Amino acid sequence: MSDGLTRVNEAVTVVRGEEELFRRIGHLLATVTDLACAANDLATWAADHRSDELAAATVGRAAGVRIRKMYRSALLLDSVSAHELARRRDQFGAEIRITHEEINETIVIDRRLVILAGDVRAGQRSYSVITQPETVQGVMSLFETAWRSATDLAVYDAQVADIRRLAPAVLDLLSQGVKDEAAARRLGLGVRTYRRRVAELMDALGAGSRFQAGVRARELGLV
Amino acid sequence: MSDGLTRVNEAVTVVRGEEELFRRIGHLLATVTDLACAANDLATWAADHRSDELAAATVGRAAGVRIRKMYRSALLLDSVSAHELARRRDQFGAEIRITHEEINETIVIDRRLVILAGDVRAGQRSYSVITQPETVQGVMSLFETAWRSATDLAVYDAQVADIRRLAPAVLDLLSQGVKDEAAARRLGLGVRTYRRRVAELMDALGAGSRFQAGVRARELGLV
DNA sequence: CCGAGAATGGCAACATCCTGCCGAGCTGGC
DNA sequence: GCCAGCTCGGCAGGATGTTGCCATTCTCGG
Repeated sequence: MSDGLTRVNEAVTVVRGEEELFRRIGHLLATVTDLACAANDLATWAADHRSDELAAATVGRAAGVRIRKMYRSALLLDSVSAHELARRRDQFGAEIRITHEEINETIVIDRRLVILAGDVRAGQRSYSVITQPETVQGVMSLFETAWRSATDLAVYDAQVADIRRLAPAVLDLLSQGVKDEAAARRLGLGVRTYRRRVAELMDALGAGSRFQAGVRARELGLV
Repeated sequence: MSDGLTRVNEAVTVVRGEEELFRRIGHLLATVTDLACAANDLATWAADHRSDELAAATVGRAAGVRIRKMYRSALLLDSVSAHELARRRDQFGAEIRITHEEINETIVIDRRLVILAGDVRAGQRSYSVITQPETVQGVMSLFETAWRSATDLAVYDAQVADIRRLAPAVLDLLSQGVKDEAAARRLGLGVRTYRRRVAELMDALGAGSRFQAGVRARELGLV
């Protein structure tokens, strides 16, 4: 260190396939107290699924176990997936948040070990397992940033997903600042109907004014 | 790899102090074509400053050099820093975005090399230099997520920073869905004056409706 | 103290938005 | 066909928001 430099050997291990990954780090899941996880779909961390039994065991363990999972909003368009998410939340006490951005599959275990999913080659996905403290801290920080900008599942619930499916055009026009008259004309609707849509939207957003609705809509990534 | 495992040696190098870091990776800055950088203040990447001459050289190089820098919004409250940011943008053609979240100091060079800032010990900050491809890709993805949720400096300009300093109360009340009458009363203002504030705010946000203003305010992290 | 300029707030006219009411039209079951 | 249940959309009237106008008040330099 006298040259201001430290070489770190074997700080990164690349693992091929979930089977192997699970063999390597599966035992850690039994004692984890802080699990941060990001995924684009429910299938990615199959190892995580298999560890449901382990996770279930955590329910009986002392409180203070924190499980955070972050998924893409697209996942909620599938009602089966949405239901599964809610199940995990209720059963394991996991905090689940929804983000609108694509996000690299990532797991951070107890702020000490990072797993980053890589490309799929020869049918097997590769995983980088990182233990080097500074690197883990850095990745954790980036995860925290994404986490803070994501929305809690309880807020971003099926109702909101519905809104997005039903009224994207209304949201667009509102966010463009278009007046009701013009917006209705552009949608081929009566002004009354358009305003009904807006009222439904505001109701669903729990907003008492259009300004507030705008804030919430943006919060939820609807616009 | 027959055991599904690859050990990667010296994939992470920990460097102590900016001097040393700059000696190690400084030469890369001369030929970089894709620089992604996140920082909480202007002082963190002093090496980056010293490389201004190098960066200036990139101006003369073939186009296609992409420089992205991401800073915290708090930085803009200081007008000197805000001016410096604008200078960098104009001089180097850097894309500059503002985020409201704290963010770990990070540099990604040409999507091949990652530097994560660590803790300061004995007066020197430590840096993790990572070259392992899967890890770099993972960090890059997290950076991209944060980048997408950040706001361009051109939008988040001094005017908006002013608004935040001048009208936080108005923003609060608006975002709570409070009616003008009640809001004015609560602020001890006349309704006319309160509405003047709202109008100024909407004007500064370039919004044509309160809904749009709500969206923009949220976008800019003002509420 | 004086005066210029900015900030305030009441008033009014107007624009926009919100919503109850009701009739028109559409759809599916019988 | 006929009815029930639904959405659609015009209308009206009230609620809320927007803006110009102007008198009053405040602020600050002279």
